[in-house]
Formats: sequence, structure tokens, C-alpha cells
Amino acid sequence: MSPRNPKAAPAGRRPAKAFAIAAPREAVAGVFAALGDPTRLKLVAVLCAGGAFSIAQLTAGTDISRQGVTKHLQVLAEAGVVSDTRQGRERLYQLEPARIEDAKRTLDAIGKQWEAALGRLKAFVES
Amino acid sequence: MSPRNPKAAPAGRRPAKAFAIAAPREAVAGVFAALGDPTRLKLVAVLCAGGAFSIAQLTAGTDISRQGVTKHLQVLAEAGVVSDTRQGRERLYQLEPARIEDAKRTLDAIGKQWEAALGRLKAFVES
DNA sequence: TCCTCAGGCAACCAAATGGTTGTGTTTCGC
DNA sequence: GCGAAACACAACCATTTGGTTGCCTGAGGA
Repeated sequence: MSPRNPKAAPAGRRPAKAFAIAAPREAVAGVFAALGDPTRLKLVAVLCAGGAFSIAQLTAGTDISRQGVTKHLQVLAEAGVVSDTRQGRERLYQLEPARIEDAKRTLDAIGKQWEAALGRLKAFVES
Repeated sequence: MSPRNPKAAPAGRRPAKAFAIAAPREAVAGVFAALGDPTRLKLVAVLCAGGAFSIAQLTAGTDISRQGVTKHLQVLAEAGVVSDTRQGRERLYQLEPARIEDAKRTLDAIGKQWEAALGRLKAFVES
């Protein structure tokens, strides 16, 4: 099983051309990177329970220091996964589901493309 | 521990401990971390076009060295996103869609939980 | 008012990461 | 059998990351 030969691909001998995923790869890679830490994923899991949480509240769910949590939240905010608003003397963080949707669409595109490739391969083998 | 640790949420209520995500958070965080690099995401995009690709082929699509690509592929393999098989003098890499599906389900669960929380909030406001 | 709670800022640290080059070791083609 | 292709292994390097501590500012409440 080596479909590496350009039988059905119009790409000639060139193996790897950039494939359009969904959103700009750079941006969505940032979302994945932001979710790629257990602590941050846990923070997101807490935040997706709804509402806005302060840093102290979010810290209470982890075993690292408040400043550590702050850094993680900044990473999430930079990736657009959460948004923050200052309210009084505390800063409230909230989930921003749009980027999560972007990431999900990217994963969906990967799955779809893979399935389509499997289908083509099967058709080729059966022909 | 740190003496400056904020003891708990004093006046505020407990932060919701609802982190009922899908798969083991640690494992899926590894998948996100693996996808969280632009080079690796590009490799996955190439691989999801179907079939198995050699390291040299995959290297041709990037602007880093073959050893650099090898390291990225090892990261992807460790996360279970790709699988590799030795064939002759080359090693072929292939997408492993199961873990991608896991990650997608996690993102789906986050989105669903967020929507449910929004719904509850709306119902509460309207009551 | 004064005290305390929540957070911001900065320095610092160890470990991981992303990348390189150099040197073997198989395997294929001639 | 010989040379080149494809890769593995290892050392090395700069930068980023995850985490800490210490100190400072600002907002609320008794």
C-alpha cells in the first residue's frame, strides 16, 4: 500500500504543496498551542461551565500560584480563547467560543479530507 | 506551599468544579500541543491528503532540515496523531485520525457546555 | 480613615522546545 | 561490489515556557 505514486494526484513529483485547511493555519495553531497544556485545558473546562470568573477563583481550582494562573490566562487570551474584563478590583475571564469553533472546524476539515482520501484509495484499488 | 496562596474564594462562591470534558484531559492536551505548532499543523495537513509519506517527501514541503522534520514527526507520533512504519530504507508516516477525533469531541463538549450554560443563563434572566 | 483583598509588574530560574550540524548505518540502484 | 539515498543518533545552541518569589498599586469595606 503505497499511494505515494502520483497516480491520482495532479501534483507531479512534487509531494507536498500547502493545503488549505480552514482558517489561517498560523492563527489556529495558536489556539491549539493554547489548549495544549493540561492546566490551561482545565481552566477552559472550568470557564465553559458558564459565566465569568476571577483570577482568584480560577486559581482555587489548580495547584499552582496565582501568578502562574495569570500567565496561563494571558496565553489563552492572546490566542483569543478567552476574553477578560476589568471589573472593580478583579479581572474576570470568560470563554470566547469563536476560536474554539475555528479549531473544531480545522479538525473537521482534516477528518473530512482523510475520509475523502480513503474513499479515493478504495475506489482506485477496486477499479 | 506558597505562603501567599490565596486561601479560597472568601466572599465569592466556589468556582464551579464542573470539568466533565470528554477524553482524559492529559491525553487530549498532548494532541493539542502536538497540533499547536505551525510546522506540525502543516505536516498534518499534508498527511491528511491521504496515504503514507516518507520523511524526505514531507521535508520537501517545509523550509527546515530533514532532522527538524523528523523531530516534529516524532512529536506527532508520540501524541498518537500519526503512525510510522519502516519500509525498506525509508520510514513512512501516516495520519491516525482517532486522536484527532478525540480532540474534536473535546472541543465539541466545550462548545456544548458553553451553549448549555448560556441557555441556563437566559432562562434565569427571563424568569 | 486604614486595612485588606485582588491583581499587576518584574526578576529570576530550570526545563523543554525548535532548530542546527556532524557522523554513522542500512538499503537501493547500477 | 560500490556509491548514493534515506534515515538514525547524538551533540550542541538559542529561545521559549512554566513556574516561582518579591514588591507595588488600586479598589472596597468596617
